[in-house]
Amino acid sequence: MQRRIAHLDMDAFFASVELLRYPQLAGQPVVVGGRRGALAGDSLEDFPRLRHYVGRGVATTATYPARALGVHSGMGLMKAAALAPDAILLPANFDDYIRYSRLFKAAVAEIAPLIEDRGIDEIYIDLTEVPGETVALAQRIKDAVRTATGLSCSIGVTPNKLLSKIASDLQKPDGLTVLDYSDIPTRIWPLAARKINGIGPRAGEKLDALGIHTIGELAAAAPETLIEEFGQHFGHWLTEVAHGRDERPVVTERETKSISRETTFERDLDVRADRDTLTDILVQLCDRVAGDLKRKGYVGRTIGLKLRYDDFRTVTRDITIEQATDDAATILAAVRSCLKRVPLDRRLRLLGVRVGTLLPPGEAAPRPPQRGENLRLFD
DNA sequence: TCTGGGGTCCTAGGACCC
DNA sequence: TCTGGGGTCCTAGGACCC
Repeated sequence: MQRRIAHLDMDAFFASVELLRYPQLAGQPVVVGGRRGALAGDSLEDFPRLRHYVGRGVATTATYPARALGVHSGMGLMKAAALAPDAILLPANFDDYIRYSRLFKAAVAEIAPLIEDRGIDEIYIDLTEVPGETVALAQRIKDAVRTATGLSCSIGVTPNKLLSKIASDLQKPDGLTVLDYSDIPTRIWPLAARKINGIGPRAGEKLDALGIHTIGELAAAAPETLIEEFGQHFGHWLTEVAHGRDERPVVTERETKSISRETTFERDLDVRADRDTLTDILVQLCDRVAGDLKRKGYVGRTIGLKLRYDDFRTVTRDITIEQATDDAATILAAVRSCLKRVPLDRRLRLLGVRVGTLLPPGEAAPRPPQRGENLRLFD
């Protein structure tokens, strides 16, 4: 039986939440991002402008008027300032976004309970067993989200997650797009291959180099060629998705695999001259990770260190310890041993600490058998 | 005007075991 | 002395996503 899967994406989520607070900014180019510090006044003239920004922040969200000027999420704010110097820059208020995120998800759950979380502003919804004609049902969900939050969203409904993700983007903002397999040649194949969730900058570039620009061209490409170029797994997947095939279920529960904290410095730090500062930062990161672990009720065995040099190269080291932990001092000791294995011959711009191989809350699972002490069944 | 922070998944080699 | 095949765990890096 054919499924009915929706993808719901909040429109310019962070910026839209800010507009609820500052309605006088409606219609203006607004960018959310940067570090704390940017304080908003109460008149339009008092809002900080992008041109005054100095630092290493990126745009987290841009309103549609800002996007029209070329500003996109992920773009460095200094670059964004060159494109839209008069755009208003607001700092992010994550507590607010989490509040609104819970509100919209709860509103959807009242109508359709099978929801897969895809981050703060996106969900998949399995509508297969929910009664009602598709367009009317999707409209009901949009209305419920607006009533609960005052915010608009875009929805795509198709037989699978892959197509729904693409469909929800087709008529943004405030979109509602319903597609079936028969729509693939006209609505999907003309789109850039990059529109497929899972084809990123690197794969997109490689496809371009092969003369494959659209999803239709990808569908027409010889499967053997794709496997040759991209490997068995990814190559085969490319052929499948180009034809709109995707059987992944909507997953309502998921176990956390790792918890991490990282920070990029205001300026690159020198390992010798700024040794004390770097030490403080690492201690703080361990404290914060330990706090996160305790708050969420996890302990972990794999402790990882991440650092990024001034030339943006990133290296990681990790170590797996005997006893899973959520203790800051234990994490710090493991991080210290990782630090000894990494070259420190350049200035640093980022440090990060990660804990993986997590044990779920309450599960005091025994550590797996160690080398040399495996259970012997046939000896 | 270079490029945040928090995640997931995949690959690949080596150690070690049966 | 030479010859395997298969499995898990650990580590490092990279692509990708929100």
